[in-house]
Amino acid sequence: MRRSKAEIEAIRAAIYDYCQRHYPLTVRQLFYALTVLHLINKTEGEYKQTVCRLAKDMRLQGELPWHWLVDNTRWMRKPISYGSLADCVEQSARTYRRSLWQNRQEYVEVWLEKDALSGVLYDVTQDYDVPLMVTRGYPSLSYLRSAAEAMVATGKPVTIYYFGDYDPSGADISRNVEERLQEFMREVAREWTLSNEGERVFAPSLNFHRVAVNEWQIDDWNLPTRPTKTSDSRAAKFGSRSVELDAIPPDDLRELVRMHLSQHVDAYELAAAEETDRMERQTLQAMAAKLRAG
DNA sequence: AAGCTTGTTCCGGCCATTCG
DNA sequence: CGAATGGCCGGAACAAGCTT
Repeated sequence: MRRSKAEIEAIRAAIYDYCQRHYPLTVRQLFYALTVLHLINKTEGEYKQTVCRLAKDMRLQGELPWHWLVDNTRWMRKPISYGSLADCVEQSARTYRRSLWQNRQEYVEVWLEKDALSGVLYDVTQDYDVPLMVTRGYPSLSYLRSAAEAMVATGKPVTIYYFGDYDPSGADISRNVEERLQEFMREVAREWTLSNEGERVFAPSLNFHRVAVNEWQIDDWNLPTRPTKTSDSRAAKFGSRSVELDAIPPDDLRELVRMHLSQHVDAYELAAAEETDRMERQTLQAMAAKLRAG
C-alpha cells in the first residue's frame, strides 16, 4: 500500500504514543494495536512492511527508546553461577518465594495462544504463582506432551484458563490443546502405571475453560471485529466476524485473569503468603550476612 | 484411501527487486 | 531514487481439498 508522508507520520506518531503508554511491547503486539486503531490493515504485509520497518527506523534513528520494544523469542543460555556462596544466598534472599500450590488439592494453569500478550498476563499469573503456558499459534506435540506429564505428576485435578483469538484457527487451536492434553494425560497415566510395579497412576480430571475470546463477548464487551479470512480452510464453519485477543484492552485482560485465579486463592491467602515470603527472605538475608562475616 | 499442497496460527528480522 | 513488495530464514503445528 502506498501512503502519503502525512499518513506515515500519523502512524509513526501512533507508534510512539502507544509504546509510551504500554511499553514493554513486542512488535507483534504493536501491530495488533495499530489494527485495532484502524491505522493499518491486519495483513502480514502491513506487519512487515509498515510496522516492522517503521519500528526499526524509529529505533535506529533514536526516536523510540530501545527498551520500549522487546523480543521474547530469542534467548541466551548459560549455567547459573555466583560470585560466592554468600552471593548465592543473597540472590535467593531477593527472589525467594514459597510455592502457593504445593499444599493445595488442585492445580491451575493459564494457557495463551500468542506470545505478544504474555507480558500482560504474566503480570497477574506471577502474583498467583501460576504457570503461564504460551503456545505461539499451534503448540508443538512435544510441548503438549510435557505439559500433560507435569499435570499427571501433580496428581491433582487440573483447571486450565485458556486465552486466544476468536477466529477459525484460534478456535481450532484451543480445541486441539484440550483434546491432546486429555489424550496425553490418559496415555501418560497408563505408561506410568505399567512402569510403576502395580501402583496405579491416575489421570487427573481436566477442567478446560476458554475464557476469551468467545462469541458472546463480542457484543457484550463491544469488541472491534475483523472480517474472517475466507482463505482459512476452517472459515466455512466459522462466522464472518473475527476478534483478536488484543482487542481486549490490557487492563481488562489482566482483570479477567485475576477474576478467575482469585476463585482459587483469595486475597487473604495471597497477603498471608506474601508475609511468609517476607519473613523467610529475612532469614535468608541473615544467613547471607553470616556467610559474609565468617 | 493415503499422501501432498495450500493456507492458517504464533514470532521477528533482512535483503533483493519492483513500482510510482 | 525512495518507498513498497515479495521472498527468505528459523521452528512448531492442524485441516481442507486435491492428487496419486
